[in-house]
Amino acid sequence: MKIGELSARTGVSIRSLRYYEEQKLLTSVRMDNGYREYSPLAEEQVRTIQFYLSLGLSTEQIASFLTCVLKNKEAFCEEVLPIFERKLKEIDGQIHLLSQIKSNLEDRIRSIQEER
Amino acid sequence: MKIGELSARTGVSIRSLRYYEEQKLLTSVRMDNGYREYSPLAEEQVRTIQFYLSLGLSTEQIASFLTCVLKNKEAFCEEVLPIFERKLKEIDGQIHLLSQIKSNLEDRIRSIQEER
DNA sequence: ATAAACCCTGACATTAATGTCAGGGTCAAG
DNA sequence: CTTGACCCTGACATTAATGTCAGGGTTTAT
Repeated sequence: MKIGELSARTGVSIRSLRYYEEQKLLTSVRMDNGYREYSPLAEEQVRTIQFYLSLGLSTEQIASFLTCVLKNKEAFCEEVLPIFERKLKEIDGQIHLLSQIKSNLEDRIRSIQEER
Repeated sequence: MKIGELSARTGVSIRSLRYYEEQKLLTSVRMDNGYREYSPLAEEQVRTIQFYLSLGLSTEQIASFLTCVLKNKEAFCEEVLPIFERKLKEIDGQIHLLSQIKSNLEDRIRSIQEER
């Protein structure tokens, strides 16, 4: 399948598909005319990439385990767990920071409302 | 006081102080030699700016109410409340999203660990 | 008068995935 | 053979606060 079809099937822009290839997340073979040709598996692969991106992982992180994960279950890829754990820590930190800001904002909003 | 001193007193880089001025968060008068001269009040003002930045507000948002807030209490500045409320909503959204990601990551980490 | 320590402006870099445009091939249908 | 719908590469733009560098004045102390 050509890039336009893959894009239509997955909802991912052509620009992004090319970017994923550049980042070694996705491969294609070139036809004689220079067009990219994708295997039918590419569709699932793109969805997988999008899923990991939605978890906030970078293309670099995804690239480090994607090949393995596409062949095996996550549990069999050594690289996966440390990346998930690092990301989880990072997210905990972000939630913590946001919660502090949230409390601060709530306090200020409350005291503004009381003073009126 | 000159910019170096203000920077030293507040811990804010000279680069940032100039940027705040560009964003109309901070004012200075120019000496004959072109140097910026700051009033003693500037120190407090810079701390106020930094505080609002730490709440995740943009320089544009801060600019919209800073003048008022520096003169009055927050409660007397009409502009403040809607900005705080908008930011609060935004942060709630972010926390919510991050929480979903966190759950997803935790699930995956757990099932990886169980499978080993 | 020279060196060190200031100050100035302007400009480019940073991050990361994606949008968008230019300039140019390719292919299919009419 | 032309038109429209594809495809290609390369490059610049986006966001926002801050870092950093270049090239050049000023001030202070020696």
